[in-house]
Formats: sequence, C-alpha cells, structure tokens
Amino acid sequence: MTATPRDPVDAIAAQWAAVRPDLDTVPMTVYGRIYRISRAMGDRIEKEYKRFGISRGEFDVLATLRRSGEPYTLSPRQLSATTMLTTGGMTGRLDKLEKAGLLSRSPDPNDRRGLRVTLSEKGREIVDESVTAGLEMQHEVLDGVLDAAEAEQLNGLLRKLLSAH
Amino acid sequence: MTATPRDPVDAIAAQWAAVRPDLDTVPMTVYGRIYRISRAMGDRIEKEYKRFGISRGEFDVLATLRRSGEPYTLSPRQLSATTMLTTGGMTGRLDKLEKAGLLSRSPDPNDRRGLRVTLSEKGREIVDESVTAGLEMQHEVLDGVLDAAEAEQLNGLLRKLLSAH
DNA sequence: GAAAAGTAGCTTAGGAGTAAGCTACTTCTC
DNA sequence: GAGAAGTAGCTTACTCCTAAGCTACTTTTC
Repeated sequence: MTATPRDPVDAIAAQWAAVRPDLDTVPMTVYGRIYRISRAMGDRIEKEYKRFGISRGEFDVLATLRRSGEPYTLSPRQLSATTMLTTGGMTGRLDKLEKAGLLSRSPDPNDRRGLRVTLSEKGREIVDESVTAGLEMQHEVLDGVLDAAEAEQLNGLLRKLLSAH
Repeated sequence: MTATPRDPVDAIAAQWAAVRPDLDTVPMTVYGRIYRISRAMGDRIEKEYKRFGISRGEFDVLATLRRSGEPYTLSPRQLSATTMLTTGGMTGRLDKLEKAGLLSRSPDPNDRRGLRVTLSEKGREIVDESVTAGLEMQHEVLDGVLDAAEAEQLNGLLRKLLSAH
C-alpha cells in the first residue's frame, strides 16, 4: 500500500509502484513536477504576452535585445544562440517582428555577411510593458504558495540542479 | 553593482537589473531555471528513449497504458486527457505506434463510437526497458548534485508550487 | 595572393502540435 | 420513442520548429 497521493504526480508514481515495485520513482516525481510547472507557467505567460500582441518566442527576441542595453542591437546569430533557437527559426521570428514594426534589420558595416537587428521604439515599449506584466503575474503565483524564505531555498536547489545540465 | 552571476540565469537577471532597476527579478530566476531544467532533461530523455526506437511523446502513451495495469487497455480519449494532448495529436501518435506494432486498436464492445487501445507484448517490453533506463539516467543526474535530504526538500517545494497551477 | 576552411543568414522539406469542424453514435428529455 | 444535446475519434488547415543544404562573404594557410 502506498501513501495517499497528494497530487497528480504522486498518483502517477503510485501507479508505477503498483505495477513495477522495483522502480525508484523519486526522480520521476521531481522532473515530472518541473515539467508540469514549466508547461503551466508557459501557458500563462503566453496568454499574458498575447495581450501585447506578441508570442512567448517573440518576447524572448525582444527581451534579449532590450536587456543588452543601448543601442538595443545584436546580430541574428547572437539572438539565435541566446534564445536556443536554430538560425532557420530565427529568420522566421525576425520576419514577423520586422513586419510588425518592433525591430529593424540593417547591414553590418564591418562584415558584409552579417546583419544587425535593432529594437524599434515601439518594440521597446511593448517589451517593457510585457516584462512588467509577466513578472507581476509570476510574483502573484509564487506569493500564493511560498514565503520569501521558501522561494529562496527553492531557487538555491534549482540552481544546483541546473548546474548538472 | 550586482553580485557576480553564478549561472546563466543569474546573468540574465543581472542584465535586466542594469537596464530596468525597478523590476523584481526573483520570479524570473525561479521560472527561468525550471524552464531550462525541464528543457535540458527533455533533451536527455529524448535521446535515452531514442535507443529504444521511440520518441518522448510516444513513450508517454505507452507508459500511460503500462501503468494502468492489466489488461493495458485505455480509450484514445483517456490517453489524450492524461497526456495533455489534443485528440488530433493522439490520432497521429496512435497511428505511428500501431504501425510499429507496439499497440493495437480495437472497437469498444460497449460503445460503438469508441475504441480500445491495447499495449502489445512488444510494446510492454519496450516501455519497461525505457522507463528503467530513463529513471536510472535521471537518478545519476540528481545524485551528482543533491543528497537525499535536498532532493526531498526540493520535491516538497515543487509540490507546493505545482499546487498553484 | 590564391586556395581552403570557416561563418552568417536564408531557403526548403519534413515533423509534430493545435483548433476547428466532420460523421457516427449515445444519452437525455419530454 | 423521437428529437435534441452531448461525446468519440478522425480529418484538414495552419503554425512553428528543426535539420540540411545553399550562397555570399571572411579568415586562415601555405
């Protein structure tokens, strides 16, 4: 007999324990929760950004430019490396964002192979508004279940775990 | 001046703090790490399952059937609900898995609208091998950076956080 | 300074997901 | 028990991603 499942992830682990008692299900519960939280927050943040007319992936591009500081200019190569996206995918995102007037492409004066991508004024406004809204939303969710000490503890453990990847 | 960044997520938070000192970046670091860990483990587990000829999504289907216990039979509807996939997506996955001989579809004797999806012997073998391999891999990663008490602490905090979603 | 190797960004083909809508069947309602 | 409403699974159209290969240009090597 297993303990009463406390959440859907525990329920899945209990099912496994019943049919495969030889398994150590702890790693599955840790990574299962991480996966579900990531996905749930992804959905919420997607909705939040949608209010500003951009997708999560588009936000990533704008945010990378914004936090690089003035003059808000990077190459497509730097952007695709930072956002963990292939260059093919980046071409498509830049096309959409350029068409929406949130950034512009111009030739790199020092390397005729390259381009420079620059955030427009409208792009800077939108990313500033959406990053604020997203952080506020995340803050509310966190505050609802963890106090400041717990959040710090969680962050420390996550930093350790991320270092293994 | 901010403290020396300890990982890429801290570096991003430090960049934001430099250009937008008004932001509270704590939620971003928590969810940023969760997102990156989820993605990194997703890539690793994908490779692990590939050794058995299946994708991560296909594993999810087989695993859901396997842990439901004998006779390893569920409806497409139950499968798409459990795996958080639309029915359209499930149709495609079942097509692939049926063609590979890992499961079979048969009419539901009690409801002529419905189907029953049943794990084949070959499917059961593959899911049993791959779940063992995946858990071992995850176990090694966890053991490399967290002791048992820390893992339990992390799991507790994650359970709390997941409950907010 | 010419050839070889490397790099930047784009294009194309293919995979896998969602959303909406379809047909067939079942359940509810009177 | 006939009509209305609901449900199961599939199909289609669309989106967005990756992987591989292209052209153009730069850097290294001899």
